[in-house]
Amino acid sequence: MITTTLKKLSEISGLSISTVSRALKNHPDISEKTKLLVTELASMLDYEPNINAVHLRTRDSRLFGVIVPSLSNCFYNSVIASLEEEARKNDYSLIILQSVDDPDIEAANIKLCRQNRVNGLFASITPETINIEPFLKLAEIDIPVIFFDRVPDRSDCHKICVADIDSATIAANLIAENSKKKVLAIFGNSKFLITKKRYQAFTSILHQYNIECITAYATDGTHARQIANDYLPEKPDVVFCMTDEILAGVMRATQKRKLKIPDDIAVITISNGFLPTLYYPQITYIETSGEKLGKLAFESMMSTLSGSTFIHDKIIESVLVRGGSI
Amino acid sequence: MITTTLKKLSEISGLSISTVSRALKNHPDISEKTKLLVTELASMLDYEPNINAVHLRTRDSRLFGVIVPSLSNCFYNSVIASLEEEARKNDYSLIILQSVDDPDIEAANIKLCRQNRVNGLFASITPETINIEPFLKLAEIDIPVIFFDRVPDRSDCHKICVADIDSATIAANLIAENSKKKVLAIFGNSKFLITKKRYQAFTSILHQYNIECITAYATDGTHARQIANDYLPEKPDVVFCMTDEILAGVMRATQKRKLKIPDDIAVITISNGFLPTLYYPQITYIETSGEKLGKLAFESMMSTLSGSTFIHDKIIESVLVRGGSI
DNA sequence: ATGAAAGCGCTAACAA
DNA sequence: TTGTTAGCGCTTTCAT
Repeated sequence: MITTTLKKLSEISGLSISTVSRALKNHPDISEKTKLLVTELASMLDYEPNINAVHLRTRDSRLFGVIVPSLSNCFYNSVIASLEEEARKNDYSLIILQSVDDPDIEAANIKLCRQNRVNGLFASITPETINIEPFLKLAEIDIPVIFFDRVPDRSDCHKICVADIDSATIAANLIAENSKKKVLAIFGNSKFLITKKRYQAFTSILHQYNIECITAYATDGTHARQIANDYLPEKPDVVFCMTDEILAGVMRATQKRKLKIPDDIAVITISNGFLPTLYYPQITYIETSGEKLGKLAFESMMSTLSGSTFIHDKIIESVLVRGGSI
Repeated sequence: MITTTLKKLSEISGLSISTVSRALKNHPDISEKTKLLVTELASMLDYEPNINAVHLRTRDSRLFGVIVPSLSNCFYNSVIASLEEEARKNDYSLIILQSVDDPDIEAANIKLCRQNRVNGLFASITPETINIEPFLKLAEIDIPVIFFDRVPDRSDCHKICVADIDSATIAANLIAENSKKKVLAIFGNSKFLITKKRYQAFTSILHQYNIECITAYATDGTHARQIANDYLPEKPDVVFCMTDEILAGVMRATQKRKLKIPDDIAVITISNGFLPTLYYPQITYIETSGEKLGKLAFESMMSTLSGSTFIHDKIIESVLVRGGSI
């Protein structure tokens, strides 16, 4: 490959490499005439600086790592889309990696981030991640790690999460306000801290109001459908879904039974907002915005990079978005 | 930042930099004793090679660029997920960029890929991309470009697409087989070649069968819903949706009117398979698999990189997935 | 206003 | 088996 380099531009123009370099960066020392000459030559030859050389020399990669459990997940994609946008605006690039819920791949991804000398890492951990040492070691060499969504259960690291207790509380209160008598509540992976917290908050409020509640944990959408099929005959008057996946399963079950929403059964879910609008009536949901999370995570990263030693532990506020399902 | 480098390892061990380098790469010339010493020292100090230096020196980035219109799009995400997996297996990294349908951002992204000296580029262009010169220039300096999904309308470049004519043909024939009499067909962005081809194939088949057909182009899901609302009163007995977005809009309209599927109205769509399974009955669809597209695109890239001068112009075969909506 | 030279961290040809 | 050296492409200090 015959790439254009500063050396080549220097040879052709007869100027020294450093002059060419300066001219291209619009350095005040260089005469307008030279600048014009060099920039024209450069654009003629499609010169682009070799970013590896620049980074090696400047010891700065202007690169952030992003590790997510999966790239085929609407929520993480909304986070990534928002991170990408912020990064672009700030002249950073992103190296995006998926761990596919495998701690070994996660470890390899961390390694890659180290090798790339990323300026920082955004990470959502796998359910099986027991050892977060590799992450902490990054922090030791001044590579800040901002955990998001699935975060380790310890206080000495930056964490940006969607509201756990709050969103469950809003849902439970809405159910009470609407005088529902019997709830079917389906939660997600019971390993996650967020699930435990939501379960706890949700059930305790219903308990206060003396509302009957059937609870279950679903591993995925299909499982959620099974659960719905099993319990719908017991005629709950509202079903609470902790995730989009669960909502999808539940909706299939209610549609199959031709249950009218909200008359036969009400539905309320926690979601980033995509699925709920697919149905008629739209499903009432508590919004967990990936976009907001991304923006906030990026802000935390920038603030940490600019010297702040503050430990960020932020929660994306829950917003109730009313549809017609309750 | 006090990063561990070969130099540092060399100073500590008393060995030369090259010996350390070789020991770390398990070079046959180096004695087992030295290797052990060096690898232990390296792991103690968490040595990771500076990838910028490696790439600069080896003149190889082991990096592919990926440019998609949007990262908040299920189809592209499935393509990316599959590209990422293939890349990881082959020790490549991905630099993923979104153009948000803006040709200027697209141009900036191409520039970034050049600067990163990517080994190749996977790209899906914006509807407004009129000048694909910047892409072709990459090809000139031996950076292969594999276009996918939204590809330029010319024959001298690699293209991997989902089936255009085929998928529309399958849909039209299925409609005829089911003795439908009046079709509402909603297509996507009329600027895209794929839309034109599908429109052409679809309508001409219906014409052969003498089936009445109302056609429309939708810009997005909301627009599709409006169109459905406008035309459902004319009582079509089947609606064909060209994309997931359109399906979503149409389904909201049919649910609002409490139309029973497939009795009151049949539905058939082209989709990557996520949305159709959300409904009951599941929507019959013609599959356009992002995973398959990603794998095929990656294969084409590897074959091109290994010297093949063959122009890849591949189509992901259409598969009819029967739900209960027709 | 321009040039020479050093060095970022690494690999590899050549020397010992 | 190990060390020396040159150089990848760039930035930047120091000299001219």
